[in-house]
Amino acid sequence: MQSKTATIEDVARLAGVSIATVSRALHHPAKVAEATRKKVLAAIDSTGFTANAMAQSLRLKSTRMILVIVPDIGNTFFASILRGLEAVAQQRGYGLLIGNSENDPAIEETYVSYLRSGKVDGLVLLSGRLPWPAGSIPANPPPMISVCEEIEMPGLPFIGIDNQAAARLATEHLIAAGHRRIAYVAGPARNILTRQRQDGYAAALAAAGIPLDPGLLLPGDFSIESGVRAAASMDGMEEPPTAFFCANDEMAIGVIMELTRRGLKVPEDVAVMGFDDIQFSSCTTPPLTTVRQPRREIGEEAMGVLLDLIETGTPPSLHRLLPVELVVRGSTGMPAGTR
Amino acid sequence: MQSKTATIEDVARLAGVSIATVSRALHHPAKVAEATRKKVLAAIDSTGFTANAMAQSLRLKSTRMILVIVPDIGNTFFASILRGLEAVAQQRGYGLLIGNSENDPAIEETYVSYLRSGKVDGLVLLSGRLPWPAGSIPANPPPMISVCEEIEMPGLPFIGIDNQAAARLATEHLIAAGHRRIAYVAGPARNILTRQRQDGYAAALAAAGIPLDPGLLLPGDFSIESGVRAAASMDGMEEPPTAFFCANDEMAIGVIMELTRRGLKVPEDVAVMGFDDIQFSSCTTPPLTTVRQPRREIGEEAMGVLLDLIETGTPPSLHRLLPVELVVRGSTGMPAGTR
DNA sequence: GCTGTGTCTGTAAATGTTTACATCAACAGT
DNA sequence: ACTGTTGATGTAAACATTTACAGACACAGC
Repeated sequence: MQSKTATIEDVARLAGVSIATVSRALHHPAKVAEATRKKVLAAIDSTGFTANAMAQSLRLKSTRMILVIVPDIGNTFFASILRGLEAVAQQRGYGLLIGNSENDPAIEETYVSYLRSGKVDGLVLLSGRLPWPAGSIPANPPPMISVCEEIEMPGLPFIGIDNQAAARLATEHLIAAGHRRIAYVAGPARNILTRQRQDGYAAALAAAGIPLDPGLLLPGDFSIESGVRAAASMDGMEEPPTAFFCANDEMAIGVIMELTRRGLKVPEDVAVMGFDDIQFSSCTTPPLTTVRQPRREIGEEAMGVLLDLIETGTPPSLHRLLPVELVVRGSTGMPAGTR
Repeated sequence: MQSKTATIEDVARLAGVSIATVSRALHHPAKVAEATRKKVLAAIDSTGFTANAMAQSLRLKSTRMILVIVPDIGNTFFASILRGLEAVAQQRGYGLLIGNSENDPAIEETYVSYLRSGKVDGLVLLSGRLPWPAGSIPANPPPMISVCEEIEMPGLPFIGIDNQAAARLATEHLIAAGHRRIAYVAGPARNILTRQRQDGYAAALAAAGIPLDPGLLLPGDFSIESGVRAAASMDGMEEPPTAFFCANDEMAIGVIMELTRRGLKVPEDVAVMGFDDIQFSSCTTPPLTTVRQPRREIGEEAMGVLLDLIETGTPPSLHRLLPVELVVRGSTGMPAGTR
């Protein structure tokens, strides 16, 4: 219609009322007479008015925007969580701002300015790190929540799974299938997930009376390539593992690739177990046995808690663990005959 | 320090100057005396002041935020594009708001309110659709750009690849390997990408004097499952294809899975070619031959053009095609013996 | 000494909302 | 007829910033 976007004043003029009445007609319909409300609505319609979000935010001190810091947007693991986060945010009238940090703490720190300048009302941390330079957490931290990777900070809510129990479940599945030489392919050393999962692995071994061989703790970094390297490290071993439990699916895929390349059969010769159940785990040959995290639910739950925290000031729960599920596919089975 | 965040007024008071001087000290340093600037900076430091972004946006009528509408955030194809978009945006002082639409036009339309209410300065369309109800494009459209999937609209800039030429390249590779019965696994019927790629496929066949057999045009929807179905449809054929050219990698992965399940060897019995070169294409057995799009560059280029458009009012270029690359891996080879 | 010039700073308007408070009319109860 | 109540609307302040404009001052040139 017009080239400049209409303001509330244009609507008021056209409807023959004050701007206060227009605002009320929109936000407190009960407070304005039916007839005037109709006039206002008609005027809004014919001007194509949409309230200026900046002016609203300034006045109301709320932007209805949430910032999500995600360490790697290319990782399909985060996609479902983002979907869950977004679904609830959208439903409750909030928008999602996704900040990709490429796992770089420096980039994460730049996102803090979004909070300080009031561009967002809250923060979802998928990165396992606070986006502040080491130790300098602000005196009055903004509403935030850590997801999947728990962050040690008093009062900071967390939603995720019980990684230790889940890893124990996975390892027990391998033990039940008869494996006793089970390698653990770890993630980055400082990562809390990989430590918790290793604890679960160790606990399962201990419960089964299998001594933990440190030589079977293989380094990794969650990448496919590191899975390839882990499998390749069988070379030097005098007593190689009959099964690999990998701290995530990508590494398990790398392990399968390398085992296959070496002519070993999965699962007949060597079994492989992943963690996360990303989309492609069902597409490997053989399809990957893994532990499924309820990612969408984690996202939904997390956003729910964060928005409650923002709107009411107190989080409904501080620490919530969602149940996992063992997904048995083709990559695990009986161990190779006695060797 | 204090529980309320500091405003420019606090800084001014502490520095003993007017708020105008504080603002100038930050934005036009040359206009304020060195000594006062130091005082202001010191006051900013001790108050921990950060300018309120909403007030700035309201005053300046610019939010330095860009909205990206992405049809499926779980699709790794978009991840690299997003990285490219974000890199340039960040570098030029803009933030990225990622709107996941799950391919739903209704959801896309909801994002329009972000533009109308002035929450963002521009729009990147990865969805191949305008986010307005059919036909009702606004009189003065906001700054936007379409990426990968070209949208028919006068004056709307586009960055992507030459899908027809790329598909022709891929098909020619199969023809050069000796194949003459080449199936095309299509994407959703209305999708422009799949039509353009089919045109390239047809052109390659025509150039080689191979008649196009409509029975070899197999339906699909870009999903892994539809690739599985396409491969399964060999059943009814009296003269099955010796090669599959798939309109994207996911479907190619599905085709490989199903062929393998049927005991057919790839590429000895049947060759498979994908399109896009997503991360997992190199992890299939055998690894997938495909066409690589320069996704990161596409993203960078697109954001550059959009920001130029926003800042200067005219796009530097309206239609730009970036070069593709044929990535030959293990899934293509000689056709099966004469049948 | 006056004028002009240049540098620095302050005043105040403008940005588009929401809402507390004031006003006003109508009307019921006495 | 006066008072009190209710309901609808307008007035104006507040939100935090940027910047056009004006004012003040110092200083050079005549």
